Amino acid sequence: MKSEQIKKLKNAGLKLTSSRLLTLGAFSSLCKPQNADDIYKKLKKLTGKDKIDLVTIYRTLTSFEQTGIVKKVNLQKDSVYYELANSHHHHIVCTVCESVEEFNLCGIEKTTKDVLKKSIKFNSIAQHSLEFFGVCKKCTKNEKRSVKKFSPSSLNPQCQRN
Amino acid sequence: MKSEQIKKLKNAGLKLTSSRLLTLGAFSSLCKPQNADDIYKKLKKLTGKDKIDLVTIYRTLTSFEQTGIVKKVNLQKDSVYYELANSHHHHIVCTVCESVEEFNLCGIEKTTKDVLKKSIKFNSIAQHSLEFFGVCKKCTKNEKRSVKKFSPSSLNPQCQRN
DNA sequence: TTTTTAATTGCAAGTTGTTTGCATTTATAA
DNA sequence: TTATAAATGCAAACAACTTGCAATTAAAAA
Ligand SMILES: [Mn+2]
Ligand SMILES: [Mn+2]
Ligand SMILES: [Zn+2]
Ligand SMILES: [Zn+2]
Repeated sequence: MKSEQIKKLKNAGLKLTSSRLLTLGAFSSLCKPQNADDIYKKLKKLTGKDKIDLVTIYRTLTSFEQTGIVKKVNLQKDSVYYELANSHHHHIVCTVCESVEEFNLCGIEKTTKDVLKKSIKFNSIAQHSLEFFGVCKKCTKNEKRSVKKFSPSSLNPQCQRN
Repeated sequence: MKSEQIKKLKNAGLKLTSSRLLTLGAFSSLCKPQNADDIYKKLKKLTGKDKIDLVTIYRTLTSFEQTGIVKKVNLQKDSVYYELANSHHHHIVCTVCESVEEFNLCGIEKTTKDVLKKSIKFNSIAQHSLEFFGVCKKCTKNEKRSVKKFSPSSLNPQCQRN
């Protein structure tokens, strides 16, 4: 599987540098969306000193995305999160503790078809983004006196007729 | 419909200021997701001089969101887009010209149930975000020599087994 | 209506996440 | 090995957004 990704890098004419291999490792070792800074901190810890500059990580992530190794995930946070692009799946995000659960079922093929049928401007869809938000069991328990760290749009109580 | 929103403002104990009314107008006059700067420019044009500061628009949007008048839309862009919160719907976004089409069908109730059934960490879902991406008809035609302005993750050609 | 009060605004300055320019380093092709 | 183009680190720039504070203003009280 890792060789799969290395193949992609080579195919794209990208050099097999240590930064890239380390970043790849950061993704493979943890199946969870990560942002540039997550990876930066992880590699700093792993490799001892500041082996890789944060700027390099940004550039690496961009090239990984263009190569199709990773893709962006919509977590409604204020930085960009990426994960390996090797399986199509979606997420539920806890709006209190920000923990993320993946689920493999997608089930919007029919919706996609219906959308296309009704659409005036489009006749094909290349991609979709589907994420769920809620409060996880753990946080529901603790919610008595916990403060919300982050809250996506329509989560607020006044939100009507959805 | 506008009075509905004004009611919300009053309910939330917010003053009925001209900035807020103008911003409300900016949303009502155009059924398309907008970011702070869109509204800023629109109001500048509309009201002549710099009637409202951009900072005020940011603050207004935040309070509108908390009040449930608007909600955020996930357009995979680098700024936050909002639209009126008065109907549950989703979007298809053209990844070339960024034009947006809305569609009212949702159809992921079943998926939501399935997800909850399988979920280990969650037992309820408060919200979901579902957007489609593709190249619109117009841009498909012109695509011979057009340059992509913006491209979300998995849209790139190398993206595999999705 | 006038006064009072607390919310709202504009301006300047700050923060955060991300990008760019450029000289130096490094993987790979020759 | 050497040559070469790509990749990196560092400093600086940027864009989107937030904050502090004094001045303004909507709405409550008088
Ligand atoms: Mn995932
Ligand atoms: Mn919409
Ligand atoms: Zn949680
Ligand atoms: Zn288009």
